[in-house]
Amino acid sequence: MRTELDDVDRALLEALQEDARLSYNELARRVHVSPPTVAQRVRRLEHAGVITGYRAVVDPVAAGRGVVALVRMKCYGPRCITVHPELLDDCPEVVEVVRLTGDICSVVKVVTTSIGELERLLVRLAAHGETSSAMVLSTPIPWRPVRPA
Amino acid sequence: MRTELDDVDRALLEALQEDARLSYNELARRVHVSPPTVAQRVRRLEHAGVITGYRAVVDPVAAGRGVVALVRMKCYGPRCITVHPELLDDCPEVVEVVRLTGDICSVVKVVTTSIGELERLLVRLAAHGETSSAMVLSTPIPWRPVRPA
DNA sequence: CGTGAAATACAATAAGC
DNA sequence: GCTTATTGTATTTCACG
Repeated sequence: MRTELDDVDRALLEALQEDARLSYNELARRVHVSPPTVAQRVRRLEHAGVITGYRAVVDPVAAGRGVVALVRMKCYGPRCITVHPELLDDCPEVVEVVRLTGDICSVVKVVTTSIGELERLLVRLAAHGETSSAMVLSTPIPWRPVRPA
Repeated sequence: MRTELDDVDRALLEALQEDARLSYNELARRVHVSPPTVAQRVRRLEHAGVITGYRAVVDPVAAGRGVVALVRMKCYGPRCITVHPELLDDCPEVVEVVRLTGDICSVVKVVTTSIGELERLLVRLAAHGETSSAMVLSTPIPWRPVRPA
């Protein structure tokens, strides 16, 4: 699904990664095309799978979940969470799982209210494999826009 | 900044994390309050720092950046990227840096067009500390909403 | 804090270049 | 493929409970 993207598409992607709630009118002003053209381009980007969604970013600390951690997993084959992510459906503290090459099969990002809750979660994760955890102190670069090649 | 959140706030946060472009009218229908009330609540959440932004999610593969990797860093003190993130300002392939407890000082997420580009980036990162990288194969759980405590 | 009614701004068509 | 024009909604402000 490698759609060719021109400068207008790139500008729209940059703007929407910066602020996903910009109106088509506002986007039109910024990229210097008409609003209907913006709407058409954005829908094309969504349909092509370049834009996969729009999300509000919530600060875990302000939301009362001040304990964020990354957990490296070495799963036991049949219970591997990368092949059965539904095993974590009842763990809302788990907010992201990425599967990796190498001896670490995945990294799990968790967001809990306390160290105690983190400990209980680690016990649950340990049922699927060896865990190694580190707490997140801060996020020096919380995000950067993905620029199309 | 630990604001008390009620059921309306929680419903709004959940909906906006699912789809950040929902209109106030649509949100009003879902949470059963009037549109002006929704607008007021959302602005309060933004001002309180609970909502820190709204971002379009771009699929790196569809954007021609098919090589995603996580790099674990053990930085040499004075060049540590967690205390000087501006050192990475000219590395647009770096899309996230989180600082951790433990012997790994940070994990860096990078998004490149090719293995060759990843290799060049790793050389640059190696100037700041020891690196250990793993490629991202897939994202079994790309995200989950952060639920207020 | 919440709603309801006003004016302004925006989104979605359709038609033409 | 982009634009202008039209229609219908959505958003915002303000007055009020």
